[in-house]
Amino acid sequence: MPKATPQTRIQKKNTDAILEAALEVFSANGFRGATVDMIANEAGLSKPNLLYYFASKEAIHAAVLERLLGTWLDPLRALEPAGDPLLEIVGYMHRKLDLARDYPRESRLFANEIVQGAPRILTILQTDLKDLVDEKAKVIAAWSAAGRITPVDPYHLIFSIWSMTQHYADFDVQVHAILGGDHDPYPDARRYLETLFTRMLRP
Amino acid sequence: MPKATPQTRIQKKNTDAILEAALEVFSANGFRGATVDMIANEAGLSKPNLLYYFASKEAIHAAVLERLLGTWLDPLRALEPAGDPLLEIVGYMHRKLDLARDYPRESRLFANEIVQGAPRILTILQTDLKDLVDEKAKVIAAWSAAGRITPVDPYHLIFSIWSMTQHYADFDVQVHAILGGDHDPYPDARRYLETLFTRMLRP
DNA sequence: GCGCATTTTGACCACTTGGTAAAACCTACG
DNA sequence: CGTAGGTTTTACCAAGTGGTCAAAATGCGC
Repeated sequence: MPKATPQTRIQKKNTDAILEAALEVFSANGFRGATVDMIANEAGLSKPNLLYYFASKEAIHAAVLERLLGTWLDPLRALEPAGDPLLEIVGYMHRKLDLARDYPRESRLFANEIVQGAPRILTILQTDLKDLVDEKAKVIAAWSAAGRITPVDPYHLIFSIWSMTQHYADFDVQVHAILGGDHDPYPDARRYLETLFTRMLRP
Repeated sequence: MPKATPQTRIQKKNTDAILEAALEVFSANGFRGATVDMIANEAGLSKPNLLYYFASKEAIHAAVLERLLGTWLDPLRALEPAGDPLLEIVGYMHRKLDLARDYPRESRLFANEIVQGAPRILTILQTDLKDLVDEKAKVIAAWSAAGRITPVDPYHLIFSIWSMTQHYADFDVQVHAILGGDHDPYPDARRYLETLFTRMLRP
């Protein structure tokens, strides 16, 4: 396997192609449903060539997840205690909905992983994610207690933002099966969710 | 393969055991992640013996899905046009939340299938499910138009009920990673969702 | 307990899959 | 050039997988 830090042009190009291909294949098929051959093919490499860059299928998966985790948590990090409560929460919902629209594969990758018990990222959920959520839940609880929004359970508020926004990425085929294939659900979803959170939270 | 209709005692016992085992294994691993051996083992049979009752892995999967579909759609079917709008919608949410709590494996089975593009049930989504949703969306739209609830997009209202309730089954490990493993989230979830829908929909 | 249909098993097969070894091939740089 | 380091390919396992088959074992009505 090539050295980690000093990347040649070719290494950079190929690892990028592999990670992009792996995202495509893992998100569409899950970890077990994906094969190294599929990923290699999608990346335009032979299987042994791919395994020259990553030691194993597990290693590719781990690399893809690691690269994504930051992006995935950023919208929640940006929730500002100093801001206007309702605008902050609705803004967070908007950012998550945009993420679902613009990065559906990333959303499905996490969905696949978590639905099957998160065997490879459970630790991260219990540490990094939990810490972040605990911190922001305190902020929301303070807004509740101060009467600036309706009193609500902050954890379940966050769960509801996650579930409703990610639904449009993860269950995309079902949404399109019901609305019709050519219909873009996001504008309507945005309006609906704005109404929902505004009416629920306005004190 | 044994005859379809005239089931002997042994056939009944074994097919039941297989379907139960298949639900367990498919919901935890997805279609491709599950192996016929796993299912046979879980059912207490040998692999060839299992394949004496079902022609193939696909056939087992199809049988499990078919058996579940009815149960899964019943809560929406029970939405009564003649009832009180808010009570009907909150009632539907309750039934879905109970389903998530009492039948998490069934929920995860569908989640696995749909996240990966629903290759085996797309047709059903586009026909049976769509027809049912269209019908109930009309009911909700009529309530909206009559001013009996806040004007909302009925389709996205239904999506939000699905996503928030199923979240507690499908993303169970994540919920527990954040709330702590021994915490039962359902009572709080119920209260939160009641507040949410009541405040959003009350005219 | 007999005879027949049902059920179960053990051995097996073809194919896929993750991964390896070593040789062949580039390619930057002196 | 030429050669050293990086890259790619060819050929190949060993394990796992879905599925088959004929023979053995079991149930069951009489």
